[in-house]
Amino acid sequence: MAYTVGQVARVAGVTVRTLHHYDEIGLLSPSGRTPAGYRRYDDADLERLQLVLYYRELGFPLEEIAAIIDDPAADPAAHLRRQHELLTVRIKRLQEMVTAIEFAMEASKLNIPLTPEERFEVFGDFNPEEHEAEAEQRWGDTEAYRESNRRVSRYGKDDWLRIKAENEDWGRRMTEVLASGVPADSPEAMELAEEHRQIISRWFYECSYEVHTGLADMYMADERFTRHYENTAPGLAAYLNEAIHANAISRA
Amino acid sequence: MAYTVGQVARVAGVTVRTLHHYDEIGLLSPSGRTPAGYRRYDDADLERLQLVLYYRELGFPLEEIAAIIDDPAADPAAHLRRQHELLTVRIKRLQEMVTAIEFAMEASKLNIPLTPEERFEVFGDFNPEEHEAEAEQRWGDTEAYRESNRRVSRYGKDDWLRIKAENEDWGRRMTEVLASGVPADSPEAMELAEEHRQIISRWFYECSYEVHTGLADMYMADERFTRHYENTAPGLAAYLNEAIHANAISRA
DNA sequence: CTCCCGCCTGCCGCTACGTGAGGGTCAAGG
DNA sequence: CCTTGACCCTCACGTAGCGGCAGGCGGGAG
Repeated sequence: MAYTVGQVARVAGVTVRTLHHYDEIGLLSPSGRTPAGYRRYDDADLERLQLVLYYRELGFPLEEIAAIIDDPAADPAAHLRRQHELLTVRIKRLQEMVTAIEFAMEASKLNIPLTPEERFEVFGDFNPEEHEAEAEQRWGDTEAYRESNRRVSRYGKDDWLRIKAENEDWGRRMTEVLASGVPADSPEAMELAEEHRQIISRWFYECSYEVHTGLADMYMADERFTRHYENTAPGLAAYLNEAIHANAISRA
Repeated sequence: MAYTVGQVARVAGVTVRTLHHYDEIGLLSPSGRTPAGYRRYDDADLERLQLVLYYRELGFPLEEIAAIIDDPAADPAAHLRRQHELLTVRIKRLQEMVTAIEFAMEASKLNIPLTPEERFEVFGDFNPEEHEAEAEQRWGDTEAYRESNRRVSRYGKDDWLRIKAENEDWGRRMTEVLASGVPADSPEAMELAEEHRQIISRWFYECSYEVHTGLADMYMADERFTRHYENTAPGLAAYLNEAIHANAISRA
């Protein structure tokens, strides 16, 4: 069976121009032409077109689609698995955006101004392995993170206000201690480091000393967090980092 | 607080060029410039950028985004609500695509070739609620499906050949039993039904008797599966369905 | 034979940036 | 004080994936 461009376009739900384009770039050339130069598509062409559109829908660039389809050493099941993976990744991403939006909605209800980091967390550097490593380091293990999300999702307005108040109070006292000039491994600083750990444990997830030091290192390594603390008080990031380490060692 | 282009770009996960572009087209112009002509973004600009990026992620053209954001009759909370809605809709759509792919995977396990129409289903216009109900009925429980995919993703060529062989062997014996004229609730038929359940459990996902009967009903309800079994032997679909039910009841 | 619809091949336009080129700026270090 | 390197600026052209139009041929129904 042979079809003209228009017929193919109609059944496939694309425009004639699109088919011309696919012919131009060699992605889908009709198997023949009539004497007058009309394109003639046969069933095999249609099948190929289906594959093309399928992958296109999944967001593959046309060039890549050609590579995938023309790869002789690829079974269809592998393709399907790939699609499935791709889609679930996308869904995960969107769901992350949803939680971010929900967070923003909650914050806007409370008139809590969001920091830039919070605002763009979901867009921010999405280098997969780096992100993964960062998350690894940040949460130590993903169970803690899930735990955190479980708890957080149940917090209401009052809870958030209390968390905010506690955190600000702690920040104020930490800044004072820093300004007072006592070393980071002094009892005062270490006590505040311990308090920091307990705030996290109380509100978010079980924060062991090990996880806590990991967190502290992350504060230093990640520019976004460093800036946050540096904006509060110059030198605070390093000071807090040292205090947390000192505290963890002394309690071990 | 003021930020330079580079800082904004980093935290938002976009390139400097993108911010330049948004400035050019007036979608997001920084609130000020330094004497040297450097762009200076403040917190309000960041907030706007956040909105822009969310709508962009949702696939809106930039021009439209500008119109949406600049709509005076929409407060920030309204934007968040709207984005939340749009996101959930998109997630639903993607999940439908996942279901379609899972269907394709299921079909390929049985060596059922997909018709063109079925392949177009993914992006074609299909009735959403009907589809939802179908998916519910089809897979019953999504955890089973995730489990299946986890396992399947690790299978190599040899595994697939074994699965295929086992499946064909089972099909042959099932056909023989059907041809022999014994009723569907006979021990022989029920034994083969049980074997079918165990093949699924072994290779794909834990298939309880309940899930198994659900699957059997799906084989009957879905014309594509019915056709597959009917092509193997007339009456096989209904026979298998009955045998599976009988087996489930007798083992309960 | 004519009419109109469908096909053809250019070719320019559009979006949302990428990617330099060519050149100022700013803070730190020698 | 001057250099260095990381930023910043403004053109300006390039790219993907088509949309859309012009100008011209083909083909089957009346």
